[in-house]
Amino acid sequence: MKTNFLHELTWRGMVHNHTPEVEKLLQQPTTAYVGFDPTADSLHIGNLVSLMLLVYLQRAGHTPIALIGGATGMIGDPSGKSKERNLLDEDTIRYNLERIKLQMQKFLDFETTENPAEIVNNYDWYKNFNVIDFLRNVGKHLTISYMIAKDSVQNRLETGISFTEFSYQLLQGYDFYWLYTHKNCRLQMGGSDQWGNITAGIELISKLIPQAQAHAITCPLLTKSDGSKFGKSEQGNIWLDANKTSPYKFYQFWLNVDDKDLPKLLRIFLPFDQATIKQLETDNAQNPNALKRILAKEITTMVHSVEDYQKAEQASQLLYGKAVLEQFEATDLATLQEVFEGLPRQTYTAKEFESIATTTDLVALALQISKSEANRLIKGNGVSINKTKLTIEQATQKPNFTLLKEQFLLIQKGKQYFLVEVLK
RNA sequence: GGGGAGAUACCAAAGUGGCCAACUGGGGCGGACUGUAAAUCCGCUGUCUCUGACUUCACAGGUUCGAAUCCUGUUCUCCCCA
Repeated sequence: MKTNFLHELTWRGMVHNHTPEVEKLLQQPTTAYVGFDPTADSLHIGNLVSLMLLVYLQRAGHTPIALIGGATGMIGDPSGKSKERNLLDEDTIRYNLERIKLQMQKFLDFETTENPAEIVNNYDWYKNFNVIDFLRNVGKHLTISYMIAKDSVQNRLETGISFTEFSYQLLQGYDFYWLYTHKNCRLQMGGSDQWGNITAGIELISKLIPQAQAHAITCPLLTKSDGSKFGKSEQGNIWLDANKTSPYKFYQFWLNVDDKDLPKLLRIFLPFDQATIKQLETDNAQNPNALKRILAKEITTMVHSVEDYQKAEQASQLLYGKAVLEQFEATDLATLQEVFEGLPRQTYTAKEFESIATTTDLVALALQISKSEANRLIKGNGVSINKTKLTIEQATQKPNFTLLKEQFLLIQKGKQYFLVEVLK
């Protein structure tokens, strides 16, 4: 099944801007790339949009290249950044890059013979590129006035931009040129903030290769309906790495998205066709939570695994469903362990547990907060233990609760869960 | 180089000798209502041995019964002139 890539991106709401002739280019199987910054050892939800661009590209019969900016990551892209950033050292970048590669392998098909995906690292072609050559062969072709006109640079002229970050567009431009000549890559995609960098590449290619046809597609930056950044909630980024964001938390994140963002998210992240998505929306028009569950299920399965999804779902059912204490008791220990897996946990020996003087102390310890804060929360009716609100009176006394399965206490702070485990 | 203004809690911003753990707004957290949503309303938002005590208003000293507020020095930031 080959789809019309540009058409598909359009109905998915993933086209912000593109070069005029790109549609013609895409009538033939084409190679395209998206760049990723190895600034962390995991991709996050923001990167997931770019990754989906490549997924849809490959499904449409084109060849995707994921470029990991081992070199450019050492420079720092000024786009969307209000101030100069710290440079990462080489070892960190190398490590991050390997981790990111592993994550990408879940999404793209590297085995197919027809249009296998590929991951490249621009450090490979920069490491032996000397300054003189770079300035003669690349820098010569773009003018300062052209470079200064870019929004990413304009926005920084007041607050300051180093020559290093200013040069970034040349590097990214050359990346495109390199891929164009070595991998026959004709198209670069990215977030709308990348437009300036991409066109710099197109400009460079057209200077170096007179008949060249290089193109760009950018996609809107993912934001919440209130305009704030998506996937960067309170506790920071939502990562794809299970060690940084547990599958349970990941799953919960999608269940908790704003209703208003649903149509947008379904279209970007669900790999179904247009009719199916519309059908889902009609079927669940009165029940946005069902839609969120589908969204959460699909993305969690895609990023983690079916098993992880099932555990997350099970945990959510138990923790947020109508579940009462009896249901926890009725669940077998192994399952319960899995349900509790993603929760912050404090473990004590029976002796240690005995020595905790008051329930307030216990709460402070379990939630890793100060005693004053624990006190405030309890006074504000904000803490439950084993699904029952903690009274102020109880809080001042020595903990006296029935342990679930004779070893767990489930403590709730609002909607968040914490676990205390007492070893026998 | 010369002149001026400022540094207050997560951020912004009041306070200019006792009524200040410090107005207010944002953010965050909790509660109510709901659908684990949004909107709305309410409460909390330094620490502790918690109806009280203790440590905070750039840093170090000083004046005073008493300082975020006055004085001295230090560091940093911003603005204007050259």
